[in-house]
Amino acid sequence: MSNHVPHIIEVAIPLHLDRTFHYRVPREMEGQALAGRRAFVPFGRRRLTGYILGNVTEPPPHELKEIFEVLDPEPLWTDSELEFFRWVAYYYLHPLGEVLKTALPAGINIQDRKGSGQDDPTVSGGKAIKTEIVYRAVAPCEPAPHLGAKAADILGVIREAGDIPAAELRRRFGTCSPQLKRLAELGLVTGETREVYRNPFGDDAVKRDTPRVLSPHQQAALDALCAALDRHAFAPFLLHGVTGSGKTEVYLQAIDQALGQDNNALVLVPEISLTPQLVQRFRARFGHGIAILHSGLSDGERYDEWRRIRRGQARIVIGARSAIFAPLARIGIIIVDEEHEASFKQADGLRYNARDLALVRGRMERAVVLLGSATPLVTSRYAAEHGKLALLTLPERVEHRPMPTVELAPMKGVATAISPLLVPALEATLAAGEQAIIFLNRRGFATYLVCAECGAPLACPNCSVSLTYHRQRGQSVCHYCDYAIPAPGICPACGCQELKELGAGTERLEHDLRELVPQARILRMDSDTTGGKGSHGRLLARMSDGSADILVGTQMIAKGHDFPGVTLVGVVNAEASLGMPDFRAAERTFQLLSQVIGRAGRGDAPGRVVVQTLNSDHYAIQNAVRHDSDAFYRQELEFRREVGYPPFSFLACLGFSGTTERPVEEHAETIARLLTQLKREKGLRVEILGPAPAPLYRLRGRFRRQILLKSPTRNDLRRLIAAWQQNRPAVSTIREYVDIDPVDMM
DNA sequence: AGCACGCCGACT
DNA sequence: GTCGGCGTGCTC
Repeated sequence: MSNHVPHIIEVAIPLHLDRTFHYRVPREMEGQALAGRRAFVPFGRRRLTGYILGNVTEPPPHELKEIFEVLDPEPLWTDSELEFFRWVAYYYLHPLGEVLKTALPAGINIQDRKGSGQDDPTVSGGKAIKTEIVYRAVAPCEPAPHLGAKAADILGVIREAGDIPAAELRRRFGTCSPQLKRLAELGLVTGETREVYRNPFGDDAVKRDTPRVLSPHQQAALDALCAALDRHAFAPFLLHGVTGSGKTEVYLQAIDQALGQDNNALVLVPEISLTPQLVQRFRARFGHGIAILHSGLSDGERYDEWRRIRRGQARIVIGARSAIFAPLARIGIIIVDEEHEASFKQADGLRYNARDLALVRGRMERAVVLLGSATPLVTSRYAAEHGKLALLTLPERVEHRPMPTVELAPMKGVATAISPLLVPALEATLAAGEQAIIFLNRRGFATYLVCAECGAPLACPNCSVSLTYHRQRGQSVCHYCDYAIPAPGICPACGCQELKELGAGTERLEHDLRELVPQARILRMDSDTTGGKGSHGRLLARMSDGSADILVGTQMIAKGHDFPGVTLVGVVNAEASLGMPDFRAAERTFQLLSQVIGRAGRGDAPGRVVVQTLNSDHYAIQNAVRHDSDAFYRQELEFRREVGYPPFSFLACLGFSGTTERPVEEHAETIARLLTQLKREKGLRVEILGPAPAPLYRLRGRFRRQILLKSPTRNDLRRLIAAWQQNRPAVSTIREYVDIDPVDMM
């Protein structure tokens, strides 16, 4: 017997450990324990699912454990996908195992076995893959002996259909398993089990549409994209098109070109469950072969879509940020719609930005990357000016529809939530049989309740915020941790029974509007009224079919919907987002206002917008009102230059939290000193700001501090953080996180 | 992240 | 004398 060389594999573990681990492979699993599959492994005293990265030729100098089982028959990722995942792990300073776990669909882990409770690793979940039985006729069409009438009918149907699922036969014939059993025994039909994909579309058919004639600007943009597609090299573009300028049509025709080259297309949208109209347009143009990935899918549905993509059965993938990890091969074009949207940034765990990763994956895949927006990021426009992105512009609305007229309604000294300027405008709109949207990015009835006696606001005991009063629910609610108490409540400070309501939310607006315009049919849409699955669509449908006159809502009504009947838009408290703890507060305010303003007059009637604000002089509001994104860009860029924020620097935010305040504070101070020391030793150009209490200095019962790092180069920033992580003192009572390129620092 | 081990206070 | 608090250290 020759010396048997033990088979050793490298495994990434989905834990906050930046190392990988090695295992021996039992002989009987040698053929299966290959790169790209998951393995069930012993880990400490636990058993968990790891990801096999590959073989190891040099055996490590310590004892190795054996894996229990290989969980997948086929690889879950390709070499080029792994290269992308490694890049993500490196850039965001996050363990590869965690990146893989984030990148793979949650449904795949239904058969995970974790913890020490389950000792039998051979028990398979079997829940993730759905199957059906399909019947098929096998014998030639000759007269069959001794069949009952029902069996004969069933046979006829099967022969006619070729193959047919059992569920379909059951729908047409009722109970039919005795007949099917007999037909199978006679050798006339066979039943086989086949995997089915749950269909998140439902079965509704879609009207086909055809490419539309492009405006000269659209055509020029498309020509540039097609030329880049022909080159089959990485080519990043910024498509800056005003609201209603027909960006989607450009996307569709560029995708068509990519498909014609036998390549596939990846489309990222901010939150697809909020943009059914966009998905419908894709389906109408391309029919089947579209996979959808978004947060509204169940784990099983998500896994099914993922498998369809992996097997090459979808040529277009449309999805929210996690779709950047879709297992799509031969990507010809990646489109990021509404590229300025903050929701492309994941706010916890692996804090990746799908908009940025689109450029990274596009470079690796030699694809065209198209970032589209009516209000591009300041950093994107800057990149375009400096030749990093090729700029395409659509400066006009389609069919030469004019931009809406916008008036400012200053609210200084105005006591009501709705400006007296807005009421006659609403009445005129209703009288003309048209519709209105009232936008306020704040839900609830009153922002907070204040004690009439001692002036203390009603605050959350777990978070450093005031409670929002919800009148319909009869509760005061914390919007950060869902703490709720019955309202109105008494003052916790002095016991006084009288609490004053301050600051209006959408619920209050709806209430006031019912009094101000009693003839109107009013609809409110915010996360309080769109709880159930499908309620979102039902509310929108009532607006589309004209059975509502006024839609009141938060930012969820600002995006992605075309309401041709809407001619009036009211914006309440336009300056609200200026006060956010975010260096992009002005940019976000400008973007949000521009989006809302763009909702008016997308049909034939011209639009009118009334913007209520206490801060009508601010450049974000002024320029949004004037539809002047160039002026906004110049002023905002000047501001960023003065304070040294992106694009003039790169940022990272280090966060620390714990249940008692003092240790968190001390820990953050220690880390800041350590960082300062490391920075000197290595001569890195990084500015270390803080530690400071986080804007939400208490959240869900945890005290929070943060350190902001600023640097002229990405590399110095990540070298400093990596150096810290290498000599990181282990303190398990305090949680730490690293946020590279933070977009908000709450 | 778990889940150990380990070394100090209040209990039968 | 032990039960158990949570500090800190390891997991192929």
